[in-house]
Amino acid sequence: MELNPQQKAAVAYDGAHVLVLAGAGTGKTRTIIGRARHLLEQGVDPGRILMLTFTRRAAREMVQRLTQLTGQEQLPLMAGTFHHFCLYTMRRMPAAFGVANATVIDRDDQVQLMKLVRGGRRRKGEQLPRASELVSLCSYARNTNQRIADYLKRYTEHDEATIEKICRLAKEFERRKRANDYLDYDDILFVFASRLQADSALRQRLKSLFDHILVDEMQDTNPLQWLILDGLRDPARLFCVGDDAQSIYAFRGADFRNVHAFTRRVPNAAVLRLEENYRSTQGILDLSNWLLTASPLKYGKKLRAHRKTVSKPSLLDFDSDFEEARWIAHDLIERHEAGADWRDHMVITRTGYGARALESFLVEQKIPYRFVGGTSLMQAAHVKDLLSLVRACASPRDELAWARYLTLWPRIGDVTAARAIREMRTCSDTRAAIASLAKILKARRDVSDGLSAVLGDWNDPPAAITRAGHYLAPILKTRYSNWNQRRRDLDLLARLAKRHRSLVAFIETYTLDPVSVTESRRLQGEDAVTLTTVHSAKGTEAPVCYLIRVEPGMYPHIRSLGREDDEEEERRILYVAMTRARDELILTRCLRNGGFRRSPYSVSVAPDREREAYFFKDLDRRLINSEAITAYFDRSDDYGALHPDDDDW
DNA sequence: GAAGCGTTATACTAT
DNA sequence: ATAACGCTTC
Repeated sequence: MELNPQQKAAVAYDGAHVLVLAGAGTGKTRTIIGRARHLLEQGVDPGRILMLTFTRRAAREMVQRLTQLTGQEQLPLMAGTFHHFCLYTMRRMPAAFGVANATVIDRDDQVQLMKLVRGGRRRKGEQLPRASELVSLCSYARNTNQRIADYLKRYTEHDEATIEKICRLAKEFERRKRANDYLDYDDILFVFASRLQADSALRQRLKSLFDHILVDEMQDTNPLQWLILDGLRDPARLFCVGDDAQSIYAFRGADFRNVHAFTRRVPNAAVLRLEENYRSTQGILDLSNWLLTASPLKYGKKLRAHRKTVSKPSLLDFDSDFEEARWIAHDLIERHEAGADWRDHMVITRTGYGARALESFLVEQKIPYRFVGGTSLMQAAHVKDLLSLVRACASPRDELAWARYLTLWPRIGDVTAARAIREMRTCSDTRAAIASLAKILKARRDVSDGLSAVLGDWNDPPAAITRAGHYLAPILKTRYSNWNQRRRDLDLLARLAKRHRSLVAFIETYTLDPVSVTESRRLQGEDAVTLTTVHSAKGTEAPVCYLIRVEPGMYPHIRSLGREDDEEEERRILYVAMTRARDELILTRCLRNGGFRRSPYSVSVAPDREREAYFFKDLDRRLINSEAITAYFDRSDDYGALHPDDDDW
C-alpha cells in the first residue's frame, strides 16, 4: 500500500493524540487502515485497538482490507459504530450499566411509543408537535447533551406553555421506555456516557481495555460521542480523522466543534492534514471547490487533483423527473452494452422519495441495482409483524410488540390488546404471560399457541423465524395483497438468522444496522448499479456518478429554507455528493414543473425562495460541460428517440 | 363498545 | 407504502 508523505506522517505519528484533517478523496480510509497496520507492526495487540466508524458497512470494509493486508485469518480488533461498541460493551457488563433485559428499539418504535404518550389526534391550530417531531426534539437534545427545556427555549419558537407540555411528555416518554425495558438509539449512547462519567471504577476498567482509539468521520460525531471518547482516552491515544466540509449530520446532533475545538479540549494533540485528492479529475474538483467558495462560511479548502485527466462534469436538464429517469436508465444500458460493469455506476439522490421515478425505470428495464438507504428490511410491515411475535416472546413487557402481534388477529383490536397487555405486565416471564393471555382470550387458543411454538424453537433462530412465518402466513396472506412477494422477505429473514446464535442478538444486529430491501435481496458481489442517498454515499466512490434532481427545492432542500445553518449543511451535502465521482460526474435536474408526481412541497412553498437559495443559481457555466447545456437547449437529438409519445403515463 | 373498512393525508437526511 | 381518521357494522 503506497502512501504519500502526508499520509505516512499521520500513520506513523508517535505523540499522544492526533486529529487528521482529510479532505474528500485524500485517502482517509487508506490512512486509518495504514495506521492500524502500523500499530500491529509495532507489536500492538489487535485486541487493544478500537476502531469507531460511521456505519457498520465501513467497519466491515476496513477490517476486511486490514485482514488482507496483514495476511491474517482473523483480526480480533473491535470495529463498529459508536452505538454498536457501546451496546456490545453494556451487554457484557449488564450489571454495571443496568440494561440486563433491554430491548433495542428503532425510530419507528420510538414514534409509536410517543404516540401512546402524547395521546391521539392533533386538532387544528394545536401548538403541540406531532409524535414524530417530539421524538426528534427529544433525540436532538439528548445527543447534544442538553436539557430539553433549554434546547426548546434557545432554538425553537414554542411558547412557554407548549415547552412545559413537551417537557412533561418527554419525561413520560422516558418513564414509559423504562417500564418497557426499552433502549432507543439515544439511550445506548446516553446510558454509556453517563455511567462512564459517574462511575470512576467503571471508567478505569473501560479505559484499561484499549491503547488506541481510531475514529473515522469525526466531523459527524455528536457531543455525547465526544463525552465517550473523552472518557476513554488517556492512556489510550486518539487518532481522529475528519473533514468539516463534509459534516452533514447536524440534524442528528453532530457538532463539528468536535473537530474545531479538538486541540483546545485535548491540549497535547497534534493536527495533521491530507490535501492531495486521488479520487477525482480536476474538473470535478473545480466544481466542488467553486461550491464551497460561494459559501459565506470560510472552509479554507481547495482540493487539488493528483490525477492528470481533466473531465468537466455535465449538467443535463429535463422537463420532468420522469424524463430524467428515463434518460439515466437509457444511459446506463448504453454504457453496460459498451462493456462497462453495472457496479461502476452510482446514482446519488438527496431523498429516497426523489428516486422513485428512477427506481421504477430500473425495475422496468431490468437493470440490477441496490438501494442503499432505501426502505430497510426491518421496517417493512410484514417483517415487523413477524418480528413482533418474536419480540413478544422475548419480553412480556414489550408493549409495542405485544400490541402489534395481538391486533394482527381478527376480532382483536386496540382495546382488547391493551387489556391483555395490562394483565401480562405483572408476569415475570413469557410462559406465565402466555398462560395469562390464554385465560383472557379463552376462545382464542391459536393466539397463544403461536407464541408457544416460537418459544419451543427459541435457541434455533432460523427455525423459530420459519415457524413464526408459517404460523402467521394465513393472517398475513389476507392482510397484504402482494403476499407472494412479501413472503420471500420472510424466507430471507430466516436465512439471515442463520448467522446468529440468539434471536435477541439477531434482531438487535439488524435494528442497529438496517439492511435495505434491495441490498439484501441481491447476493453479495453481484454486479449491480448502486442507488444511494447522499448521506449513505458518504465514504464511498464510483467511476461514474449520476447526481439526480439537482434542482431548486432539493439543494438546499426545501425543509431547510430560512435557517442559515441548515442551508449551509445542504451545501455540504451537495459537496459530499459531487466529490464521490472518480471519472465522470453527471448532474441532472428538472427546472420546469409538470413532472410525474411532483412533490407537494415544490408547489406549495414559495418557489421564489427556492430559486433564490438554489446553489446553482449563479453557476459558472465554464465549470460544466457546454455540450451538456446544448443538449438542454436543443433537445431534439439523441435521447429523443427513447421517448416517442410518453404522455400515456 | 369494539372491530373493521374505505378514504385520505403524508413523505429529508439516519445510528 | 403506510398510518390515521371517520364512518359503518357486529
